[in-house]
Amino acid sequence: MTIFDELKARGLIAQMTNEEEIKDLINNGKATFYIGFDCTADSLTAGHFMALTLMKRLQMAGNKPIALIGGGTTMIGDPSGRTDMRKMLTKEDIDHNAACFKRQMEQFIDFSEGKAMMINNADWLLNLNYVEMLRDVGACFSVNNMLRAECYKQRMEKGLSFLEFNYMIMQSYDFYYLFQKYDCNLQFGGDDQWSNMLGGTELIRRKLGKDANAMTITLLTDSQGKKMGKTAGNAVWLDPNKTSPFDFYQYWRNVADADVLKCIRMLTFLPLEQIDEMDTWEGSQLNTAKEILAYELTKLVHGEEEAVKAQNAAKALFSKGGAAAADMPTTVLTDEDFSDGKISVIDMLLKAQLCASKSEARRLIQQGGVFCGDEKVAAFDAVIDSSAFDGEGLIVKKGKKTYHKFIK
RNA sequence: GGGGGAAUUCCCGAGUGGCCAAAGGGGACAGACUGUAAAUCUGCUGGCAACGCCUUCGGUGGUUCGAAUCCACCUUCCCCCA
Repeated sequence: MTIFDELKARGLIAQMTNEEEIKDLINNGKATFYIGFDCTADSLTAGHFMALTLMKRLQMAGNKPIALIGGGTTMIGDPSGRTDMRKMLTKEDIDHNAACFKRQMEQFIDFSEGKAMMINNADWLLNLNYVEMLRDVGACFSVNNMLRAECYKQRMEKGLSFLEFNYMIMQSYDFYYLFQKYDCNLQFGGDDQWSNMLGGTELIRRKLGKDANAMTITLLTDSQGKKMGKTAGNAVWLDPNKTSPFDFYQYWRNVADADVLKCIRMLTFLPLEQIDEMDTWEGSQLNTAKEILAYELTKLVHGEEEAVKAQNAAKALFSKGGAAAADMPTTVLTDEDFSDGKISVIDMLLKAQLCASKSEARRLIQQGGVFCGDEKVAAFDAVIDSSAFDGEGLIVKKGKKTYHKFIK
């Protein structure tokens, strides 16, 4: 099976400029392709993860990836599909974020011996001369066309600043630059990037009279059409300090029935035959599929050891007992946390950041959502004796799925 | 540059002097039911030393016994004209 057919079978391909050319390039290892990552936070997220796996897949097929860090474009802020303007980040923040991205990507993509490259568009974008730029590149863009672009649609109702309007031009310039300097002939990106990417191929054709190609990846959405990779508005991070391997595992373990197979297909490296077999599974059998999904992804991101730990912890907790659960988020209590050798349950919840305020903690307890060990906490002002934390410590359950261990 | 309008709690959105910690909806969270799923029903959703107290309706001042509501100035955004 060719790499192109595999991508297609996994449901990863959304849109393409020229199918035949792209097929030829990637199937024969002739592609030097790039994917851009804007550094708006200090860690990559589950959303970026699919782009990373795509890079890896193509690299394994002999193509050369360029990971483009958006040190320059992040200064502008991509308005695609957004209803409001992004917060403007300082140069220092962006540099810091770019460094974090770099570390995470290196774990995933093989950058040795020129097999892949990582470059930062700050290197060329920040030094552009405004007037030269306008004459050189600006003349190639039709404002009329740009305004029609899908990615600006939402913003045409709410308002779009000139700063953000230029994002497409910057991204197009990147492709133009990489095409000339590194023979980069293909750009990949999320489906929301389609118009920005076309801007690049168009610019290359106008300036150089040559064809470059672009292809977008299907956005990972759940059965309700919402973007996946977020919990309660917070991203699922790849940085273990921001989202622990256990939580990362649990995120995927908890996807809806309707979404499991899609996720396995798009995100894991399991062979397609094996996935096709799972496709016939139904009902509670899908729980096994979810375990596989969660395990595979945790392994990819955090390594096999962490994946095993997360899986064992989850199994121990959810299949009764819970005593064997060694590995879960843990809070260490010190003498200062106790008064007269006791600590209130509310303070524990707060200390472990399971609740944002005492009121919230109190509500939670009153609604019967907190367990200490195997016992439901009956009164909101319950206190626990420090001796309860001796030995293995005390496991607190918040709601059905959040477990937290306290030790002394 | 001229004219008109808007800013409310996580989001949308009511409220136009005391009855407002602020309707309604969404989301989130918790409970029941389940398979760590979905759907459904219920509760809950500013904080705290909690039948009470404190802080919130873009910002700063002011009027008033009393302001989310009235006035002045400022900031940001939208619409129309140029």
